[in-house]
Amino acid sequence: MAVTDRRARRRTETQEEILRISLEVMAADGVAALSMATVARRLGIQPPSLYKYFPSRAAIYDALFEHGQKGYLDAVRQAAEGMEPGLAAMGASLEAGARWIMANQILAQLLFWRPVPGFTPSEQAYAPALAIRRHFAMLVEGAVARGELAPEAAEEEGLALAASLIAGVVSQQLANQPDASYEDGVFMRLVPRLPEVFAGAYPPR
Amino acid sequence: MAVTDRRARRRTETQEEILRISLEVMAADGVAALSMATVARRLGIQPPSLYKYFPSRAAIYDALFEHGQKGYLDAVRQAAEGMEPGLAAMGASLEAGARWIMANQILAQLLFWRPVPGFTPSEQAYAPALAIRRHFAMLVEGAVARGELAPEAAEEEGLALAASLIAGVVSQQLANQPDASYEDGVFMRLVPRLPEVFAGAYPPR
DNA sequence: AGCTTTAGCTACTACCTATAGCTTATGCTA
DNA sequence: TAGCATAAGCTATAGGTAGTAGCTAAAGCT
Repeated sequence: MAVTDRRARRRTETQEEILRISLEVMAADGVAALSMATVARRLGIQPPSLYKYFPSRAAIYDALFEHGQKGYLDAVRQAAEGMEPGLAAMGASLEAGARWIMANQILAQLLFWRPVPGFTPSEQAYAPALAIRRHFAMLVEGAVARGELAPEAAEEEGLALAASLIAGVVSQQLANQPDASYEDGVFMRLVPRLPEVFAGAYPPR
Repeated sequence: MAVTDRRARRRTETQEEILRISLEVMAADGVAALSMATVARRLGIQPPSLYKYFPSRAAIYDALFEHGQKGYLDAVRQAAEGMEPGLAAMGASLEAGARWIMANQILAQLLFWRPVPGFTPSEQAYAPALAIRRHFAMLVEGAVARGELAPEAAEEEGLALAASLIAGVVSQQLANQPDASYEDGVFMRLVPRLPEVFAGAYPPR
């Protein structure tokens, strides 16, 4: 309603720039070491002025968390687009997700670990995580329907195993060889094998 | 040499108490939120006096890291003691390790993730991690020798998969349901299945 | 009893997050 | 075009952090 259309747009731009700078600072100093003062200096303003855009340090983490969840969700969805739900689509999603993680390690740490004391994501920021869960559940159900997996694979334990498989290689990669790319990460090489490992745990009858 | 035997003993006791209090503080406020001032207050001394016992905050993390690695190593070794190296011994070690992790979650976060910006374990503190790796490699080799696994399981990729399997369930458990015990952790229920999942990935010919 | 070493202290530096309250600039609206 | 609401910046300040410097007092070996 044109209350202050131009101003609102500039404000949004500034907020986005703050998030971009925050990622740089976290990449340099560690995820939990994000400093409002450093971000403000890089932006060219005084530290207290940053609070005009984000009410607290946790609010920046929350915005980044949501941003990350959406990016990861997009990556895994896009990879399975147009494919029949099944093991092949699951493999494509897993690989795309792993590639996204290696390209967005800082965000991935925020999503997969809990590195920041005192920060827990808001419900809104966490929402895409549920969609990610549903996405993989759908793919596993497809694989069951195609006879590629036993029906138990789509139950709670099976989905927990699927989530653990990818979380495992990602955790090992980020903790032990964080600077590698997807191509040369020792643990990333396991990603293409995960669908068959999962199928080995729930072979169809 | 009795240079100052009694004093040395008291000093060691104080250092141990500092580590104990540090674990309490980390449990309450988060692994990365360890505060020298808080530890000092709980010990009943002024913050600068803490530096007589540990030269820095990172030194406390390092001592805890080494302590944790040794505890975990002990747990997995003891579980396999007296058993023939093989899948069964691997299962026993994995379960004992998982139980230790759920009983020592703060230390586990320090070992399995990298939650503290600016802290990387010293070589000495990291040494038991190599022994843990060798322990599991030995068990996998035993399983290969007994014909329970294909020879490839004992190569780099196989060992990376084994490490990822346990890291995965642990990461998921600690991130999503940290307050559960070993018995009622949703992801911990997967631990007894891990040896067969691993065997499914490297079936003997 | 004397002397060395340790364990504590206070004072301080240089950071940090966050709040309060003021001033200036922006840009919509009458 | 003039006025005015609001946004965006500022400084000052409170209360916290890690770590250093330098002093004093206690402990305990010889």
